[in-house]
Amino acid sequence: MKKNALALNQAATLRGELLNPDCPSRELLKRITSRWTMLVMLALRDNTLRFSEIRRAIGGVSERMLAQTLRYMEEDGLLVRTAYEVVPPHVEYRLTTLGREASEHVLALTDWLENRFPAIQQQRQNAEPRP
Amino acid sequence: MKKNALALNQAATLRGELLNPDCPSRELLKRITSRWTMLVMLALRDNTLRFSEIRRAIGGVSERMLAQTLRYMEEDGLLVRTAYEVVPPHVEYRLTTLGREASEHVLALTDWLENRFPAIQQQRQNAEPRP
DNA sequence: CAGCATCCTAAATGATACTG
DNA sequence: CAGTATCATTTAGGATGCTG
Repeated sequence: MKKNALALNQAATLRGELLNPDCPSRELLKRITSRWTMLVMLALRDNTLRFSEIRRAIGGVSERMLAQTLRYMEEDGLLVRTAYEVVPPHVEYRLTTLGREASEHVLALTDWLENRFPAIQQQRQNAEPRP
Repeated sequence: MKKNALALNQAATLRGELLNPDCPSRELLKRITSRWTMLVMLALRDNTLRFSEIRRAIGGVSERMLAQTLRYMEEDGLLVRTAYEVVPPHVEYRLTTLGREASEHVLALTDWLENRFPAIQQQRQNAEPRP
C-alpha cells in the first residue's frame, strides 16, 4: 500500500465513510444540503411558520417542492409538523433539536458565503480561461 | 406590514439575501454545496492531490463530473490548479485559503451528520406515514 | 389553507470514445 | 495522465388542476 493511499484511508476512517459511494450517509448529505432544505432551515431557524409563510419567506419555491422538502425533513427528524384540526387547515412547522443543530452548521456556511461573496465574485472576474 | 413579515424581513437583511430568489449568492450556495464539490473539499482538505488521486479518493465520481467540479471550484477561487508541463501530464490541485475556509464549514456539517446519522436512521424507522 | 396527482421541461449526471 | 466531446439517462423542478 502506498503512502498516499494510507493517508487517504486514515482520513476516510476518521471522517466516517462519506468518501465511500456505498455509504448511506452520502445520500443523507445530499438531502440535508439540497437547495430547498437549506433555505427552509434558514427560514425556520427563529420561527415556527405555516406552510404558506415558509413559501412566502423563500422566494421562488413551488408548492410541490416545498411540500416534498418538508416531508423529507420530517422523515429525517429535522422538523415537526403540527396540524390543527380546523377549517381551513392550519399547519405549523418548527425545527427539532436535530434540525436546529443542522441549521447552525448551514447558517455558519451561509454566513461565511455572504461575507466572502464579494471576494468570490471578484475572483470570477479575474479568472482567465485556461490555456 | 404584519409582525411576522417584519421579523422575516429583518432576518433576511441580517443574513443577506439568500431567501431572495434573485440574489446571486443563492446560485453560489448551490455550487458550493453541490454533491461533488463538498466531497472534493473533504478529499483535498489535508492533501494536495492529482486528478486521478481525487477521483480514486471519491468513490463513484465520473471523469466528466470531477473535471467540471474542479473547473467551477477554480473559477470561484476555492482551489488552485497547477499543471506541470511534462509527458505524461501532471496536474495538482490544492485548496486556497478561501477553499479551506469553506471546507471547515463543510467538515463541521459532515462531522455532525456522521455523528447524528444513527439518530436520523432510527428516526426514519419510527416515522409513521402521515394520516 | 395545505396540500396531492399528473404531466411536462430542464438540468444534472453517467457511459463511452477519443485526444494532446 | 488529464482531460474533452458526444450521447443517453436519470433526476430535479415547474405548471396546472383538484380536494379535504
